[in-house]
Amino acid sequence: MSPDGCAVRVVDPDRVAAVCERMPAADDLADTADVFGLLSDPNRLRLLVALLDGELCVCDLAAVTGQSESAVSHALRLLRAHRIVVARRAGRMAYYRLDDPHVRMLLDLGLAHTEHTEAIHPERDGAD
Amino acid sequence: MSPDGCAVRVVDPDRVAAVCERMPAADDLADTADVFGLLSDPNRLRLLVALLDGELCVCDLAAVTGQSESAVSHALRLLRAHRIVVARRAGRMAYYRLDDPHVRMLLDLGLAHTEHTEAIHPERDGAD
DNA sequence: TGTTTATATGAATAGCTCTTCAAGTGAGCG
DNA sequence: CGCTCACTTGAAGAGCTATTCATATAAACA
Repeated sequence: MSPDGCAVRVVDPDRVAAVCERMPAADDLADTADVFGLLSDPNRLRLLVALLDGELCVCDLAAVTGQSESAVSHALRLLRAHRIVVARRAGRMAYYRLDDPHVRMLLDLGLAHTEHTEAIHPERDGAD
Repeated sequence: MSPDGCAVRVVDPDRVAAVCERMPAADDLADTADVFGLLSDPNRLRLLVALLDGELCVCDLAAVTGQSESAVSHALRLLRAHRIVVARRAGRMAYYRLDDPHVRMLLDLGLAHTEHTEAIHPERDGAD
C-alpha cells in the first residue's frame, strides 16, 4: 500500500501513509459528497431552510422559494430519495418535513457561517 | 412582499409570510450553497480531509487522493479562491493548509454523519 | 546559463444538473 | 360520472463542472 517509488512523486512518505490510513472509505466519502451536493443548490437550500420551522405543502414551498411547483417537486423528489425530507399526504395535498437531524445541523452551521462571514467572494485569487 | 393573490397558490399565507421573513438574503444563500458545493466533490473532499491533519504539498496531495497533480492544482485553486485553503511557498514546493475553521466543522459533521449512518443509498424512492 | 523539478494555468471536451414544458395520477366535488 | 386541483413525472435542452493534455512559470542546481 505504500504509494512511493511508482509513478507518483512523494515528498513525505510517512505523512502520506498516515493520512491515507485516516482517509474514510470511498463509499463514505461519496455519500458525504452527495449530501453536501444536495445542499449546494440555492433553491434546494431555500426549500430546506423553509422546512426548518416545520412542514409545508408543495405550493407554499413554491411560493416561499419562488420556484415553479414542478421544480419544487423535482427537488423534493431528490431530497426524499436521500431521506432528507418526508412527505405526509393529506387528501391531495402533500406536506413535506425535514427528516434528517444531521442535515439540520449542517444547515444551521452553514448558514451561521455565511451570515457572520460577510461575503468572502472569490473575486481575487488567494495567491498574490 | 406578500406573495398571495397573484399567480401563486398559497395554502397557509401566515406560515408563508413567516418563513419568508426568516429566509436569509439571496446572497447569503448563494454563498452557503457555494461552500457546500465545494464540499460536494469526492476528490475535493479527499483533498480537504487530507489537510485536516496539517499541511501537505501538491504532489503528496496527489498521491493521497489518487488524482493527477494538475487536477489537484485546479481543485486547490478553487479552494484557494474561496479562502478555504492557503498555500505556503517553500522554494518550488507549495504546502497547502486548511484555513477555514468553519469548513473544518462542516467536514467533521458531514463525515461523522455518513460514517455512522450506514449507507442510506437512494435506491428506493422515499414515497411508496 | 541551461536543465530539471514542482506547481500553475489554458483550452477543450465529456458528463452531469437544473429548469421547463407537457402530460399523468389520483383525490375531492358538483 | 366527469371535472378540477394538487402534485408528480418524463423528456429535452441549456448551462455548469471536472478532468485531461499541453504549455507556462519559476526555483534549484549543475
